[in-house]
Amino acid sequence: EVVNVFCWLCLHFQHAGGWEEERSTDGSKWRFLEHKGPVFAPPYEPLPDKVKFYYDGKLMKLAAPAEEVATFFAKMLDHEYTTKDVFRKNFFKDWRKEMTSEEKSKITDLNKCNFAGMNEYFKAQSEARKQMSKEEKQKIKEDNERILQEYGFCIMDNHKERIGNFRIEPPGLFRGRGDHPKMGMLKRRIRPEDIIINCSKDSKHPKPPPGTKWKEVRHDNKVTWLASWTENIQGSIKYIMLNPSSRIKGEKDWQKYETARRLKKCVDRIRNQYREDWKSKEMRIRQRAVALYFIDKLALRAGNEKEEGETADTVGCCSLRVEHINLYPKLDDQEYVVEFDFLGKDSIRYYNRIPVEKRVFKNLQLFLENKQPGDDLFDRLNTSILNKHLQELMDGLTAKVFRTYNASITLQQQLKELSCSDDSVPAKILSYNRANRAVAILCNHQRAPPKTFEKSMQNLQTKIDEKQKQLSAARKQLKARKAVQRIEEQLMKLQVQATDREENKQIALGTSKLNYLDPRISVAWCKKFGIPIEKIYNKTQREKFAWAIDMAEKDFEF
DNA sequence: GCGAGGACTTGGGCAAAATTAC
DNA sequence: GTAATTTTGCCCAAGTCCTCGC
Repeated sequence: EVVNVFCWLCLHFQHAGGWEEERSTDGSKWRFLEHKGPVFAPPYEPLPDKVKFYYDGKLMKLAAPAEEVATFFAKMLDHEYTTKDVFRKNFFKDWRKEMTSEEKSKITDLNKCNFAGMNEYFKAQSEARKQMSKEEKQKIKEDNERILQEYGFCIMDNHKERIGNFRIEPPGLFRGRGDHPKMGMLKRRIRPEDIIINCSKDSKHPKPPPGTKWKEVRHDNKVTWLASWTENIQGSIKYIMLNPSSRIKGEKDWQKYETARRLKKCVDRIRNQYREDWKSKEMRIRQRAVALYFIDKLALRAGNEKEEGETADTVGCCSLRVEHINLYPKLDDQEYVVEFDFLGKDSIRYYNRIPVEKRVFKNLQLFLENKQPGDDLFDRLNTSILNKHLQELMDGLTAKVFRTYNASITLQQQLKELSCSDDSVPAKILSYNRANRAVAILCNHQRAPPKTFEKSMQNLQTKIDEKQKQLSAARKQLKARKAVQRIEEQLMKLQVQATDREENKQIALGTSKLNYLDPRISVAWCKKFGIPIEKIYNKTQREKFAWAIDMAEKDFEF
């Protein structure tokens, strides 16, 4: 498949800069598309009779539909959210819809339901899976591989491409992130009748499972998806699309970074412009200019409006409310400090105190006048207005381009600043990770500290102590210079590892690495400092960034 | 110009797989 | 060989931004 991956690359690279001409002008994404359709969730298997469910202390046998939904809840018993009111209320309401009229009349109070037997059964099942023999595990692995080979690939324009998510999401209880009003609702089972298939007319169309029909088979080459369905929680559409290693995703990714590089060329002009606009007579222009300043300086997301009560209450820049900022004319030894405290995407908290220019500060004070905590900070602005303005400043410019641009330029600057050609390979990689970390902090990519973090740090420290003892012993015994040096290197490597891990406790590097950092910067850095690319990108990442690995030389400049 | 719907990117968590330790 | 630990890939939710119909 490596060969295939590079075919389209070569095709384009031979005509460097010829991208625009080669892409079709009518907006079509492909000419030929053939695939086998999605893999459905396995049908529900009723529980054996030995698994008991009690209502109000009395044994009860549930019919399959209600039993299935009960098992979703029973499996989650150890999770905190089964104790949350909203979760329980939503679950119970949807569960009752699946009951027979007899079940419905009996089961009227979730608190009287005893799912413990079911819960134990599933725990035992998962334990049994772990205890399976090698042969049994091997068999499962082979079955999965067969399914992958059959359904996990498609043909798009002469190339066999990996599909990203060829399995339909199984039914279950919706969780959502943060304080979600719909947590606990039943995510229903998707059937072939719910699925729209997209493929080319002249391809072999996928067959629905025996006795079923697709909702529709269409041939729309203006879109990239192979199949879609509408989910029942938010009513939104879900798609089956290609893997990041595919041509269609790779080209788009490349294009994204090229747009960010175009921003680099005119960012000074744009910055001067919004600084001028802080002085505008028009309120809407001042708001737009201050918001853009935050997006640029703090890498905030655009912040679209959200339907109230449908999702968790989170905000981005344009949707910030009065309650999300505090202004301090003086704080410690700094002047004009803005304190941000709000929940962003995925209900991740954004907290930052940042000194701003006097003019920005005065503007913010103005925006806050006569407003309540729940009012919009930028009441004359939304993402559509902002993006229209940005489009006028540069072709293809939107709010998110600033995030991409600032992330990538920060990586490049940090790498320049931190890398030292005399360093050992582990030390160089520490520098790389630190540069990556600076970006993750900028983008507020946080993670919960791993549950075993403390223990894992201790283990590492133990190893370091042992290595230190080993080193002094070797020195005392006047071991050969080479042997001592080897131990020194091992010790250094462990120490670097410990530093890296400690600094990374609450930082998630993955998202920026995968979505914000132009991979050509990393490829160039590897070439320049003699680091094998495998040390920076694992196999999947190398597949995703094949275009960049092929393209970038050591002198690449973002 | 706008609102709803549609398409596509971005996001953290977690289970499975891989690797290392014992 | 097995257990512990780390890494990887999957899952699917939650954003951004565009299109379409009026």
